[in-house]
Amino acid sequence: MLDYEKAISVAEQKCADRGIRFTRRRKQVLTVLIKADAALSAYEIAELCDAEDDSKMPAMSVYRILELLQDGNLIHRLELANKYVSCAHISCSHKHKQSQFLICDSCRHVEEIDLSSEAVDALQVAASAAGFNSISSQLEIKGWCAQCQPSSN
Amino acid sequence: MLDYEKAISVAEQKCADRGIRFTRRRKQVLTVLIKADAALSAYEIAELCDAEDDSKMPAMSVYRILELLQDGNLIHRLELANKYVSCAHISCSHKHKQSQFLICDSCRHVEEIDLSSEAVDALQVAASAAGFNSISSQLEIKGWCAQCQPSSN
DNA sequence: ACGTAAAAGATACACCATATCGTTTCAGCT
DNA sequence: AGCTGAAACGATATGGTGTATCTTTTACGT
Repeated sequence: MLDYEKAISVAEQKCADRGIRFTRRRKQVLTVLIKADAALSAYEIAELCDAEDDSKMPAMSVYRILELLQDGNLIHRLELANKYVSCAHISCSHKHKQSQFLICDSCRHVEEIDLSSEAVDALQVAASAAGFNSISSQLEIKGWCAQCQPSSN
Repeated sequence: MLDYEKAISVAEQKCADRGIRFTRRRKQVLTVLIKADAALSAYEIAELCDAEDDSKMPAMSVYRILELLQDGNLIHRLELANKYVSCAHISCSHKHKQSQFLICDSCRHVEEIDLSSEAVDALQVAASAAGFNSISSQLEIKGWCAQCQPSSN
């Protein structure tokens, strides 16, 4: 898990830079995502927020906040899993233009990885050959983590 | 688009081999998917079936039939798009253990491609390094086709 | 204190998908 | 030809994910 205090202060700074507030609700959502150290659905996030205190986090608010946090590159949305994860690089200086994820099809564990530029290039070459000028900067690959054996695909 | 007549006869044969029927409903769904030459949602398929004749194709039946066709390797389910496409290799002898797709994020056009084994290996190596023993035999990559320019990602 | 804009709340709804159970159809048998 | 059981289909309900829209609250500068 990444450094929580550092991540929150980075988030505060990023919001300040954007001229928006880092409100209690926004902090709640980001906190839940960081502390979970796993991919969560919007509704799971809402439930975990509710568990923190006795207020009621509406699912709508979660979606709005997730979008805002994503725009600030603080979190990522995994389209293959319909889940959200905190960015692995919030609290380090690492600037990644690309995001690549491995998603365990069994236990849903997620690893944010850095593909070699050779691998990315190979994908881009294949895409170009098939008439695709460019590929997304986010790549999601399903697989099976060390703890989980593949059953079928 | 692939050879429709050939594809249907292959489908008939495959169903016969599995000891199941190639019914009117099943033929309708496969026909729609082949003729559309594009990725369709289950509900879009139902609508297009309705447009063919004046019967009412229930969404439930579409899902059941899609699952059956997928088990027969006649179609693919695109998890990134929540859509379905006919397999590009129904009517040829090509046996592909793996499936790779490019999905245009703008117009939703889909290309089924064959990645070089080097590219696949590079992905597997990266996965292994991150603690993933194996990756899925189906890879889906979003991008932008020749007709569509990337706006954002 | 007050006005304004951002943020949050509330409700409704669209879309994708599955569960369950009742009904129809059809191949194979007598 | 009629019977029968399994396969196929139909119908309804429900769950998960996400968006649209409108109202209310909150925070901040003046």
